[in-house]
Order: sequence, then C-alpha cells, then structure tokens
Amino acid sequence: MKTSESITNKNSPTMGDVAKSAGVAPVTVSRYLNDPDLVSKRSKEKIAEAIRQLNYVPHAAARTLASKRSRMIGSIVPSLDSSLFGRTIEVFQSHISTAGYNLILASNNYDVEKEREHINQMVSHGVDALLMIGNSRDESIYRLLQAKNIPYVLTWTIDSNQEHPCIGFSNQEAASSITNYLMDLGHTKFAMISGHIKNNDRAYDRLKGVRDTLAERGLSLADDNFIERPFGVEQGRDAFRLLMSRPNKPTAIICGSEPFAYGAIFEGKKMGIDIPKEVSITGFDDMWLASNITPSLTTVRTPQQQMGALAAKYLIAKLNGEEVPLPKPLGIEIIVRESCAPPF
Amino acid sequence: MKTSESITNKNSPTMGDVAKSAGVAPVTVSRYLNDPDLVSKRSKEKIAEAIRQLNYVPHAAARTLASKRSRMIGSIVPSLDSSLFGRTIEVFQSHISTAGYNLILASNNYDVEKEREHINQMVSHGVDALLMIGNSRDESIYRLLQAKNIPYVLTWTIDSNQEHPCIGFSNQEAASSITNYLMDLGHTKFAMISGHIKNNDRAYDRLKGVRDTLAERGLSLADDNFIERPFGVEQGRDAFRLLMSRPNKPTAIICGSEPFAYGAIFEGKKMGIDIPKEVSITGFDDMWLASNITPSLTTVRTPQQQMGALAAKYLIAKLNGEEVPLPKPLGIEIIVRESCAPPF
DNA sequence: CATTGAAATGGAAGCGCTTTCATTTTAGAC
DNA sequence: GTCTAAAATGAAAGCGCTTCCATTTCAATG
Repeated sequence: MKTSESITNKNSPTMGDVAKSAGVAPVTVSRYLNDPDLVSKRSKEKIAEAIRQLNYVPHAAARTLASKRSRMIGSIVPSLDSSLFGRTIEVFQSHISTAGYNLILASNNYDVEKEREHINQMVSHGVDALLMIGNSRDESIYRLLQAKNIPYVLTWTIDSNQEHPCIGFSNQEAASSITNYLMDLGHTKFAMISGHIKNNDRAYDRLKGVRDTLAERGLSLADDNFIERPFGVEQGRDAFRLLMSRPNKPTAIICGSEPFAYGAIFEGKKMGIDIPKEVSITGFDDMWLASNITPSLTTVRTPQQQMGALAAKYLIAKLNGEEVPLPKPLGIEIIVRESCAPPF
Repeated sequence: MKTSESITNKNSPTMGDVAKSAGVAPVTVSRYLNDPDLVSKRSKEKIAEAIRQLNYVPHAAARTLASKRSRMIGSIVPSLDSSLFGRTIEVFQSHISTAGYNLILASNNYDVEKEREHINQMVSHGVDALLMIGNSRDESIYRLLQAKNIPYVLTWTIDSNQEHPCIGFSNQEAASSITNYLMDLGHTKFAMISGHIKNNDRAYDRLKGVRDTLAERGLSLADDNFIERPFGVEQGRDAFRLLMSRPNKPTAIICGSEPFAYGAIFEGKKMGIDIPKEVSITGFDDMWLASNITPSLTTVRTPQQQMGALAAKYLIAKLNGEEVPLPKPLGIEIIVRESCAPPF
C-alpha cells in the first residue's frame, strides 16, 4: 500500500524530513551526522533540534549502500557454550563499539561448513572486517575476503607461514611448555585428553606440541593414551575414568582444554584417586575455576581478553587506512598450582 | 582520507552483471534469488551458472534498502563473561540462522545507557526483530520499537503487567520456591547474596521473592544480611566471609546468582566452615559446575537454552506474519543436592 | 566598499537492489 | 491455425543515504 504524501507517513522520518524541519538541505544533515565540523553552529542546533523532535534514526542500510561502509564487523566463533570465546568476544565487541562499529556474531559449533555459510552471509551483509578463530578453513574463504578487500584477523592461533594476520599465541609452544614442566617433575608416562583435532588447528597444534616435546627427550604418547573427545566436563570425566581404569596408568594427564581437566579432577575425587599424588593433571586456558577448584589446577594461561582487545585495535586501525605492524605472537604463562607433583 | 582510491575498487559483480552474463534482465535475477518458482528452468540454469562464474554475492544493504527487511535480528545481553547468557544466545542464533537471519549482538555490561545506545544502533541497522534480557529499561525504548514496528521479546523475565511479550520464568517465584525449601528444612536465619538490584529486574524480583516468602511465615531478611555485589565468584567469596565472620551468622545463604554460591562454597572450604552442616547454600541457574562441585549445589534450574529456542521461534513466526499465542511463563525446578541441610 | 579565499551550503547523480505494472511468451483448448 | 489465460519476463521508479561539484555566504583585508 502506498501512502500518498502528507499526513499518513507512519513510516520513519528520513534525512529529508529532518532537513525540511530544520530548514536546510538534506546534504547538510548528512554532514552533521558524518562530519559535524563542516556545519555551522546555527545549522547544527537546528538540525539537532529537528532530529530530537522527529526521533530520527539514520538508516544504516542506505548509508552502507551509498558509502560502501557498513560499520559492521563480523565474527564467527566455534562455541559460546563455555565462557572461553565469550570473554574474547565481549572485549572485542566493547572495543569496536567504541569506535562506532557493530558486531555481527555467529557460532558454528565447530562445524567448518557452517562457518563458511556464516562468512558468506556476513560478506553479503558487507561487513567491513572479520574476526575468526583459528586457522582451519578452506583457502577459498581467504580468497573471497581478499577479493572483497575485507580485512580480517585470526585469533587463538599463529600462522607459521605468515600468510594471514594473526593475533594469538603458539598453541604448540604452550603445550610444549607444560609438557616440559611435567617432564622436569620426573614424569614419563603421559596421557592426553584432547578435543577433536580434525578441523581444529588449536587442538592439533597442542597435540603436536606435546608429541614433539616428549620425543625430544625420548618419550612418546602411547596411542591409547591419546583420547579425543568433544569438549566438556563430562567428557573429561569419561576420559579420565577410562585412562585410570587400565593396568598401565599414566602418571600425568595433559588436558587440551580446561573443562577436561575439571572433569578429571571431579572424577578423580569420585574414584578415590589422589591428585596429584597418584596422577598429575594440567589444564589449558586458566579459566576462573582453575584457581578455585581443589586441588587447584596447574595450567597455561592464554590471553583471552587481550586477544579480543588487540584484534579490535588491529582491525580498526586497518579500517582507518593506517599501516599496522604485523602482530607478534602473544606470550603464554604456566600457572603452577597444586594439581601436579612428581610421580610416586 | 580514504578517497575512492584506497579501498573502493572492490569491483564486486552486481545483479546487473549477473543478468548480462546470463542474458536476462536484472529483475529476473532478483526473482531467482527471492522466489525461484517464478523463473523458468532455462533461466534458472543460466543464472545459476552466471552467479557461479562471477562469484556473485548479493548486496544485503541494497536489499534491505529496497525491501525494508534486513534479515538481521539484534540482541543485547548484559554480559558474555559467564556462559549464562551465552547458552541462550547460542541456541537463539542457531535457530534464527536456520531461518535465514543473522544475529547482531552486543553486550552492555549491565549498563542501561549502553543498552540504549546499542538498541538505537541496531534499529538504525534496521534489525527485523530484537531479543532483550529482562525488563529494566526506559519506556521510550519500547515506544521506539513500537513506532518502528519492530517485534521484540524479553527473556529471563516475565512481565506481570502483560505489556511486553516475554519468554521467561518468574524470578520471584523461583526465589520463593527455594526460600520455602529452606524454611521447610527449618531455617530461620537467612542471608542473601545478590547482584545489584538497580536496573536489574531479575535481581530485584529474586530479592522480592525471598523477602515476601519469608514474611509469609513471619520471618525476614535482616538488612545487613542482604549483600549486594557485582556478579562473580570472588564477590561470592567476599560476601560469604563477611557474613560468616559476624557474631550472628545466618544458617542459610540464598545466592541470587550461581557464581556467588560457588564462591561461598570455596570460601567455606578455606575457612573450615562445613557446608551444609554449619550453613546451607543455594544457587540460581544450575550451571554445569553445580552438580560437580563439592558439596554439590542445591539450586534452581532456569531454562537457559529453552528460552533461546522459544524466543527465536516466536520472533520468526511473528516476522512471518503468523498470529503467535502469548507465551506462558516457563517452569523452573528446584534441584536438590548436597549443599543444604537442616540448621544444627 | 570592493576583493578574496575560506567556510558553509545546495543540487543532482547514483549505490544495488526490490516493487509495481506492463508486456511478451507459452501452452492448452477449440 | 486462432484464442485465451497463465507463466515468464522486462522497464522504470524509487528505497535513504553519500559523493562530487557548483554555488552562496562570510569574515577579514586593503
């Protein structure tokens, strides 16, 4: 239904309406909105008044179409089920918001195909930039982003080939550190509980870090001491039970993700297995429970919030046309607590 | 600064390019995209081929401008720091995504002004619908949404006045239930650890639920037994220590948010206070730790994921122009575990 | 008071798509 | 073959904004 002209306009006021009400040209309103310095004080006041009066809200799609900037930044995370990525995203969103950008977010449940769809949709929506987690995706996605000239950044990973801008840390190195820590304690019989490594470079790198580091000292991870599970506390419990019900038990269990470690500790309590006396447990990420659980968890602290902040800064600088230095890998830190001890 | 030179040459193919390449009119391509049934098989094939060839991605902003539908749904949450709202949002996003909508998300850190800004921006972006948490916001926001004809739904709350569509549960009733449970156990000396109630109707309702229910049996919550703190485990520890260092200790502590309860339990362990023998603790929400912590936590389970799913369904139905029945309050459930016992 | 460069403003042309309405094509019936 | 309704296609007009370029106004100078 098309309303003729005057009164019926139940629709939102446009820039033209504001202009008319303020007695200026639409383009002046546009300037007021985008670069107020170009507008005289008198006009500014009149326009401000008109906007208030009419309850005018600029139409972002129209802006995007005309200016080729959407002021939206997209992000796809594997999951929001734990607070892990949530903390990164929250800081990220807060930063880009301050710079006038909106966040468009999707979770892909660790599914590569879903991620591709989401990225496509976001590109279609004209996101100005993109934040992604990790580096397990098809080359064609990067080609698309490059073709469209959309800045992007990968977090929670580093790209050894330097092909893509990353703001993250070396998962391999982190895993290596914690492995060395355990070996220094005297351990030789290792097990690892890991997330599925297919399509998950973080999990893969952590495994590699463990394997390579063990190998350096002539040790190795027995095939049946490597347990792959979906992420979660319950899965950690299962895996721990499995590992500790076998004749040849490990003396140290490296968990590739913190909830696994919590699960292990809980299950240890239930099974009457003393941690760390009978078996040492390590975590990964240092979430809030790590310091509170009993025994408190020795783990590697990952810079969850720092990544969000730096990624935001990087992308915004990039969008401002600034020359941005290639980010360096962030540091990680072993947090020693109570869950590890020398093997008995 | 970035004039048409630096970024602009995206050179993305437009609908016109596709049309030309396929030998049809642009409008036919549009039909192919929006309502393929209107296009002949022959044209379909040619267009599909052209799209693949050119790597065409429709321009969502242009679509939005022309059609007045953005296919984006906005959501503002108080925080993503715990996984609490994350779980609701994840399910919500997954549902709307299936229906072809994108999620645009912001966290406002429990700040009403921030929320208003975010809502404004989202409206400006032409979100087709909006998901919000709770009901503590200015009337003007609802007026704006109504004026713009944007469907919205409030979660984690119910609106006793029936003014706004809600998909949630009664916080007051939930708090009442758990209070009754404790009174049935024989408790008379209560304390409550709560989030700040200002601008937080959920916290306020929970407090009211506790107070009213105590009053029904002639009891009350002493002023200095009501502790307001920002959400978090550490704050729970502090509050617990404060409460239990005083001469007149409570025998039951109701926590308005689960992390408080975890903090209380951890601090109890540290202080050598036996839970539940010396003091009973209850939580709120039933997050994953509740069943794993020692002692396991008696708490009220809130339908975190159900709310996300139902809210998505409701909004999508609404957007499809369907008549949607006013949603009923969702049920909550007291989960009895180990953290409560009769007072000694 | 002209003069002049800078500041402030306006006009008009699209951005890439959907919508409306008009036209052409097709297929089935006589 | 002709006729007709349905199916398929097209032409053109915007959606609300920014951008480019042209014009007007202003303030300061000689």
